Amino acid sequence: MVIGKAKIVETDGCRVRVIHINRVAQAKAHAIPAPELDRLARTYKVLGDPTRLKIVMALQAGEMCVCDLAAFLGVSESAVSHQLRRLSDMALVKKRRDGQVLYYALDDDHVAHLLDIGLEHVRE
Amino acid sequence: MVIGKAKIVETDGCRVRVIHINRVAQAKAHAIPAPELDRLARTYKVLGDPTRLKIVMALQAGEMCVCDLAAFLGVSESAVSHQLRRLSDMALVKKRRDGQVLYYALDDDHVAHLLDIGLEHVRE
DNA sequence: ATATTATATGAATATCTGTTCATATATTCA
DNA sequence: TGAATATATGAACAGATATTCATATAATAT
Repeated sequence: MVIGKAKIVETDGCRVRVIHINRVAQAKAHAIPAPELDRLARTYKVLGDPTRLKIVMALQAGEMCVCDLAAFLGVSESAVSHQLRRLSDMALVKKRRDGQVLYYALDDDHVAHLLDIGLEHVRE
Repeated sequence: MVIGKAKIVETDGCRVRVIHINRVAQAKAHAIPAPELDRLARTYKVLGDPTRLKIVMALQAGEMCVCDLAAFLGVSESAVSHQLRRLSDMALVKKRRDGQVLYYALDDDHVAHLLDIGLEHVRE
């Protein structure tokens, strides 16, 4: 069944309009596994908040403790702690304890690299 | 005024707890301009949604039109169009018209690079 | 011109998210 | 042990967001 250039195909019991059916098949064949894509999306999302991004940008110059980050950002220490947890969940930062003080740092060089490439794109 | 190791300092009329005051000053001094940081955050945020991320990942293999993307993703063409606009706003994709059909592609090599580094981190 | 196709846009809504406030845990020191 | 400091966590609420539906615009063909 053809309407104009697009074909109507059956996918999972739903009729869908398609123009380049082989291109769609190729995209499906080469798609990365859903769990990996989801994790990648969550990683970018975590960097996609100004407060959290300010944190990791600041950590590029070296580790910082929670209250200093709060002072730097101008938000409550509780808010910083909540955000550090989200960064930590995605393995973007790691922590080191020294007595009562917890020092946070970028988890590895990938993170700094990711920030550099993003900044390059924004400055283009 | 000192409580334990932390100092209480006055910033913008608010009392704030600080441990390494010079590290905070350094972070403030080296912080990138707010508009740039905001744009960077919005860029990551746009990549931080599974639907949009699937779109740009698919576009790594070459341009696609709106209805094919909708077929690939299993969502409405309207939803795809809305998301393409957000990707376009952040200069992550560009479009090319051929008759009635609009073909979307990654805007430049930075974007593909950004995706590669992110994927590397996730796979670590 | 009119009908058809391809995509875009606006409104509406259900869901998600970041902050604050109050409270809990962990570490040090007296 | 008990008090003080540093950070974490849970609940709650205001603001953001992704999708759908209905409608609008743009391009082609008859």
